[in-house]
Amino acid sequence: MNQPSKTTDPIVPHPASQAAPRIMLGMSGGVDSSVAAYLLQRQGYALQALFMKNWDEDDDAEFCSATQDLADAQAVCEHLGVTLHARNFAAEYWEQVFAFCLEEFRAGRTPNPDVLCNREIKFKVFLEHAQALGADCMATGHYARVAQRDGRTRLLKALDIDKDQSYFLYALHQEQLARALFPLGELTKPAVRALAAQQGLVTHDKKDSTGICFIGERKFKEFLSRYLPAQPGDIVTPAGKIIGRHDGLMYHTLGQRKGLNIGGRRDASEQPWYVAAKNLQQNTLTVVQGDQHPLLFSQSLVAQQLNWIAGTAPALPLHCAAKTRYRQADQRCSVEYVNNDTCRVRFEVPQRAVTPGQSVVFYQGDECLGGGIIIRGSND
RNA sequence: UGGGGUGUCGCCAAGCGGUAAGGCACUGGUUUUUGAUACCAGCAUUCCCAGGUUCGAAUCCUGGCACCCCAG
Repeated sequence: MNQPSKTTDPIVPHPASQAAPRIMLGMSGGVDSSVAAYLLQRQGYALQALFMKNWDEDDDAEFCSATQDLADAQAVCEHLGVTLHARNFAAEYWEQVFAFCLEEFRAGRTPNPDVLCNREIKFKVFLEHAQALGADCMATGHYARVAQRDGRTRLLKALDIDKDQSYFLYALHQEQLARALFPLGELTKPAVRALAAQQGLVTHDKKDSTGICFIGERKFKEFLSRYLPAQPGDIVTPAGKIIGRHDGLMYHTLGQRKGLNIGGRRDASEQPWYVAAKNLQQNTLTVVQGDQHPLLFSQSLVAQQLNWIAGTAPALPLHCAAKTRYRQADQRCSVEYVNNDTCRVRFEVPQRAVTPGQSVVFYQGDECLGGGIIIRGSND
């Protein structure tokens, strides 16, 4: 069962809520952080807010949306009587998040910028800055919950399982989570929107933003081509037959269908083609037909850069659940060590498109235990 | 330049005289704080070209053109 419940264990109230400390809320100009501001304000915290602009565009459309986001954040803060700060952490974002992602793409992997962004920017640079501004704790509009249990801060799934964003937060440490509040963790998205409308917040009907945090929705290929040189190569079948050309391995990810440009073939069925593998040495993309092709599935995976939110690793082997992608249903698995920073995860059911660079995140019931970066999927 | 075959959307492909299936690809949208997947929608007034027969032709006839195969 994936249903979170409020009654699994006695959950001690977050210490932050007892002392009414000074909170710095990260505001994006969206409806979620707007409602978070309202809720924190109503709860009597000494609240201030901080708007981050972490990407210096060269692109007019993006520039406008960032400007609009700041204006919306300002409007909400004025409405609520909250002081809003604004900072630009573009240099930090580039160094700590984007540069690493480019290296990953170059290496043929598929990084998750937002996992890194949370660890390095939102819950680090932002937190440090908030503290410098006098705050004791920080808050964000993430759909997730934190709870104290056995002297440790736990990360729990949001009650709205459909919006749960704990996947993106698995790389946080105790010190970071201990200072974090997630006011939306027990609300559903519709409830958040209703609150926003009821309170007359200008963002109440603003469309949810998607895309890379701080960068926004982009035409992926065009965007990436600005930072990495493209190296066209062949698209091949597992048997080695060349059936097309790609513009660069970095433009594709495992399990992907779109963008292959492979039309009907006399020698193949009518099923669509999906990326099954990348071969850096030969610069080829291996594709297979049908979304259930065996080569798209992995019985196990190897992950590194493990982070256990509790601060110490659990006793392994561990039987738990895991997600290999955001919004995937929890998958039963067992986790065992290969060495200190490397583990192997075996799934009960083979998983589709287990992709190097993406994160595998572990759960036990409501609790997010941590996770790591996928090195490779396999069928061992 | 003898024989046979084929020419229908970018690709594969149905259609066989009654007013252009389907799939892939592509494009747009929905879902989504990665990248994806998935879902929905759009996508040939026209069937290699030109004539002809017919109330009516992608479908029949004639003549071209192109490509493929087998013979040379």
